Amino acid sequence: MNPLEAKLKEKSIAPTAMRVVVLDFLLKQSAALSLTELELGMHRTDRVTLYRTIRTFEEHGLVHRIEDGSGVTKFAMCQTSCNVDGHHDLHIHFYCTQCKETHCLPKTHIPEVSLPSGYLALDTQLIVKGLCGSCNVAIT
Amino acid sequence: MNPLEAKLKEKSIAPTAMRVVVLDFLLKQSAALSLTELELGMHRTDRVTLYRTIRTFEEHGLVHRIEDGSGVTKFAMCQTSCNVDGHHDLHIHFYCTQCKETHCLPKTHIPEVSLPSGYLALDTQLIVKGLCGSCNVAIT
DNA sequence: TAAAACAATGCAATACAATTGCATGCCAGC
DNA sequence: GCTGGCATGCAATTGTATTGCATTGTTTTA
Repeated sequence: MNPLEAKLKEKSIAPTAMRVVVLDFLLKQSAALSLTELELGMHRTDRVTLYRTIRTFEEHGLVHRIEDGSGVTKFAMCQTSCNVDGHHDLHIHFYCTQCKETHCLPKTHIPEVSLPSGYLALDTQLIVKGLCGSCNVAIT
Repeated sequence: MNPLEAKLKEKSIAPTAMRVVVLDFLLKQSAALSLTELELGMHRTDRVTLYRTIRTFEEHGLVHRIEDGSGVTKFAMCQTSCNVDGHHDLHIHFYCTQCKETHCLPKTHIPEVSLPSGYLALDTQLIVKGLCGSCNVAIT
C-alpha cells in the first residue's frame, strides 16, 4: 500500500486523494508553511478545503500549528509521538528574521518552567527569533 | 508634572492627551489586552489612532506585544528595562484556557536554550497555556 | 445492486484584524 | 501669525480565518 495512505490511516484519517497530495507536499518541506504558502505551492487547490484538511491533520496529531509572531499561523509535520490526544512534540521553533522561515528544532526541548503556585501548565510554546545558520553565515 | 506625562517623556514620546489616556488605561490592567479590548475599554476612541498609539508605545519600549496563540495580538506594559533599542523583558507569558486571559509572569525568566551551531538568537518568547491560579481553584 | 447515509470538496460569502491613504487639526518654533 | 511637522480621525483596503450550503464521492446497509 501507498506509504502516504498508510501514514494517514495510522492517524485514523480517511486517505482521500486530496489529503494524500497535501501530506506528500508537507513531507517535502523543510520549513513550516502558512496556509497561503501551502496554497501557492500546490496545484489549483481550494483554500478552504486546504484549511479543513490541515485542521483535520492537526486534530489527529499529524501536523502542529506554530504562531511565530509573523501574524500568520504556520504548520509543520509532527513527530510520531503526537496523536488525537494531544501534541507531545515539545521542541522549540526558530524564526529567522532574515529569510523569514520558521523551522522546528526537534533536538532542542523546551525546558521546564516554574509557575506560580496554583497554576497548571497544559502546553508550552517557545519561539526563538534570530538568524538561522545559513543567514548568519551569509551576513558575517 | 503629571507622572503619566513624565513616563511618556522618559521614553521620548510626545505626551498628547490621547497617549496619556491610553497609558493610564494600560497601567490599570492586570492582563494583556488586544486592540479590540482596548478599544472597548475606552471611551469612543478611533481604532486606528489606538493602533498607532500602541505601535508608538511599542517602538519606544513602553509596551510589548504578545502572540498568545489566540490569533489576535495582545499588548501589555513593559518592564523599565525596555527602550527604543529593544525589549529586554524576557519573562514568560501565561494564557489561561479557561478565562482566556493572558498574563505576564515577570518573575519567571525564560531559560537559555541551546541552538544549533551557527544560529544567532535575538529574541525569545515563551508562552505557557493552561489554567491560572484562580481558574484552577475554581475547577477543582 | 440500489438506495440511503455520511463524509469530503468546492464555491460563495462573511467576519474581523491589520494596515494604509488622505484630509484635517494641533502645537512648536521661527 | 505663519509654517512645518506630527497627531488624529475617517474611509477604504488588504488578507486571514471561518462558516454555509450545495454537490460530489464513498461507504454502509437493506
